[in-house]
Amino acid sequence: MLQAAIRVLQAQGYKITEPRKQVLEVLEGAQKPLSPYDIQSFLKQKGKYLNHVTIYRILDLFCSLNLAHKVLSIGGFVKCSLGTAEGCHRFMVCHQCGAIQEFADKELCQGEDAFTRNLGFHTKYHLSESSGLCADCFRKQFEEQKLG
Amino acid sequence: MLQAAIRVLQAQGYKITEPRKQVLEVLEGAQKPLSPYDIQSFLKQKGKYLNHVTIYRILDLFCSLNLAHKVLSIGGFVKCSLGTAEGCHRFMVCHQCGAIQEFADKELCQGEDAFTRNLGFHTKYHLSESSGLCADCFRKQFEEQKLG
DNA sequence: GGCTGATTGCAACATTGTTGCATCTAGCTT
DNA sequence: AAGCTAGATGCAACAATGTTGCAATCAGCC
Repeated sequence: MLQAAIRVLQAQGYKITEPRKQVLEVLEGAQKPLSPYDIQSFLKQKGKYLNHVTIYRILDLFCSLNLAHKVLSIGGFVKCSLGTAEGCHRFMVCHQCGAIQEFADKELCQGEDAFTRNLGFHTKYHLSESSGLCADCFRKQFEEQKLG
Repeated sequence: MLQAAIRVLQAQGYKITEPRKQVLEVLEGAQKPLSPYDIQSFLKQKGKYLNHVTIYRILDLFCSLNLAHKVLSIGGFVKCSLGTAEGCHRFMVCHQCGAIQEFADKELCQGEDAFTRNLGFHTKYHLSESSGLCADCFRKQFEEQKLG
């Protein structure tokens, strides 16, 4: 996975630097979207230091290469898990634990395209964030209700 | 329209104050999403002053009552045009002129629900932002291409 | 090992959002 | 119509987030 991202960087002529590898690694290991400052404090705990400006620039780069996405409802970044779906970012966000999962579905895109086209709009990028409960949190809540 | 919003406020026991009426009016007249500070400078031009804290609080209230929505990809607020669609906010954003239009479609919601349910996720809120070109900007671009 | 352009760090700043508390006012009561 | 009071606003101070220009550094080339 990390290797794949590194290959993308190389292919586009970007240098493989320590800061870039570190940010990649952090995103890789994260279960939730991380803001630039989240990433900074995460690294600080491991005794590493990156200037926040650097992190912003690295994330900008990653997003432009589709190696990461910004989750708007949270303001954090996640590693892109679906290199395929260009111009279409769909996430499920658990509002309990913050867990996030990316998904893609052509039919949804087509549905949105069709609907907006009827209104004279020419859609280029899709963004959708479905928030609710992930499987784990739903089960927990369900069991609590049974008890209560 | 403005009257409708005022009635919602009254019905919930909130006071009808000058600042709240002013923010409502600004949102009403806007073609694009406005950030809290946008609203402040807009009012300043008309010789009126509101503290930015006040604007933040008013917008929070409006959002909680579904009188306004925050458009995440832009960070601005729009007046809610579809009082109906609770838990479902869909926008088309023109990345040329910034124009915005809200829409709703049950089928899209159902599609998203079905898809995420298959992944064990229980969706409660839908958010989608389709960005592209509005009818006007598309036409302009098309004509420019013909000339160039 | 040295060169060079890309990358990072730094400092300073701009913007955006938050909190606690004093003051004021909308809408009720009398 | 005047007074009362909870709710709303303003203010000040601060916290968090994001940006810019420039000097120092380093990855990947020779």
